[in-house]
Amino acid sequence: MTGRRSVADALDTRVAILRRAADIASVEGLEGLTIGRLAADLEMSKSGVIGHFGTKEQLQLATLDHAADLFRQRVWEPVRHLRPGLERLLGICASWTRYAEAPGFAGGCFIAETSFEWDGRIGPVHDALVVVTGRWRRTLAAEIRTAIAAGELAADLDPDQAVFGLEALAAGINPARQLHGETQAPTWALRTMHAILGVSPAPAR
Amino acid sequence: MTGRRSVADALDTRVAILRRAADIASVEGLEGLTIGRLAADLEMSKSGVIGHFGTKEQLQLATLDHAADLFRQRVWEPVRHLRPGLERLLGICASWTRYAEAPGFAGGCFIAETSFEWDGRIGPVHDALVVVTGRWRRTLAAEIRTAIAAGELAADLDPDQAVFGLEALAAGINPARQLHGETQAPTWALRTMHAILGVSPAPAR
DNA sequence: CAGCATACCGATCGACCGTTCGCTCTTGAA
DNA sequence: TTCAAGAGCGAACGGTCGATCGGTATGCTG
Repeated sequence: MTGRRSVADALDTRVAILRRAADIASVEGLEGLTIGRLAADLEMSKSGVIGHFGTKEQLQLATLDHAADLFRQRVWEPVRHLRPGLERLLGICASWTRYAEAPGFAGGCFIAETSFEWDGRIGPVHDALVVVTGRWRRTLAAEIRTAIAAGELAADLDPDQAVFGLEALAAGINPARQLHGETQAPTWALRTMHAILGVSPAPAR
Repeated sequence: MTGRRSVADALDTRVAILRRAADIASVEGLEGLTIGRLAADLEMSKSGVIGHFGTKEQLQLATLDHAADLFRQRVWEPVRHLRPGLERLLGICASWTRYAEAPGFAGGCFIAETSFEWDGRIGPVHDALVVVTGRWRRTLAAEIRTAIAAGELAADLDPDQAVFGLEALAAGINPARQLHGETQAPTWALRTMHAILGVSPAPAR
């Protein structure tokens, strides 16, 4: 029997906890996430779990950061090398809707779920969520402005309005899929994203 | 001191409970809603509150129904008398975004919040949510099909895709307002709704 | 006036919550 | 070889959860 783990394994344990935490929280919510439930799923004791974070609130914050990293890896990293402007923007839309179709969490995109769960509350988790989603919004807006400056998008396109639309469509995939079984939702979202940006429904590149 | 209430007042009490429950749940979530917290807010005992419903789950279901009624009153009732088709559809978009701007709940639109909270779970509340939102989706789709049949909308417009887009945009107003303070979100949503439907950004009627 | 239905209260239950504590065991450096 | 650091366990804590109970006040009906 293994029994104890080495110090080097501790990092793996921490990641394993966060992965499972994000998985549970995508279904039960970040507040509905329970240390006891988490420990039982991981076949650990409650104190062994919370010992890595100290407090449930810090566990929540770490889980949010972990999920944000996964989002970045799945959505941003694949298109990072593309040319800034329309090309990379369309790449984002594609990888984003592809991610929303299979986010790797049991209950759909963690970020979207948490945004709706915590938008009306106050405290550190709310604030951290503002930082995470705000950074993504600025990335999108910058990409749109670059495309406009390059003449790839209409000059009268409002970047902030477009960002709002893209984010709403991506998030809307979650309830469409899990509430109504709309398997076409990612496709619909991608098409509507293109419509918002004013590009042809079947982009050449 | 009043002390006890009459039987006739009991209905008012029930409505008062549901109103406050929806208000709390729009912030804390329908699962985060607590009988003790609800009773304290209403200056009642826990048993006095739950006595009207029997079970927390039935309280949740009743709260959902109550919120659905409010949604219908605020969004559907004002445009009910309009001519079926594009005219009423545009009326829905207007009243819908207006409702999302000031939904009357502390934490934003109850239906949208609950949709994201319960889309990954199973059980009676999930099922009831499917019924409520499914009914609204069918109403929207029917209106769109009427408009298409009347030649008021493009024949190649996909009604289901359009419904998905409208719902996503309306729901997206919540986190945009409460997370990022985007007071223009309702306006952006309405404009994008018009774009999805392919009508002019500033509708005449 | 008698009798019943019921709205509501206060107390209480077992279960579970997050958190803390002392302890064992392993590892790696001195 | 010794020993500090830390991962993880098991037990316990005070608190709160949803639920249940008997009791009381009230209004309606006969």
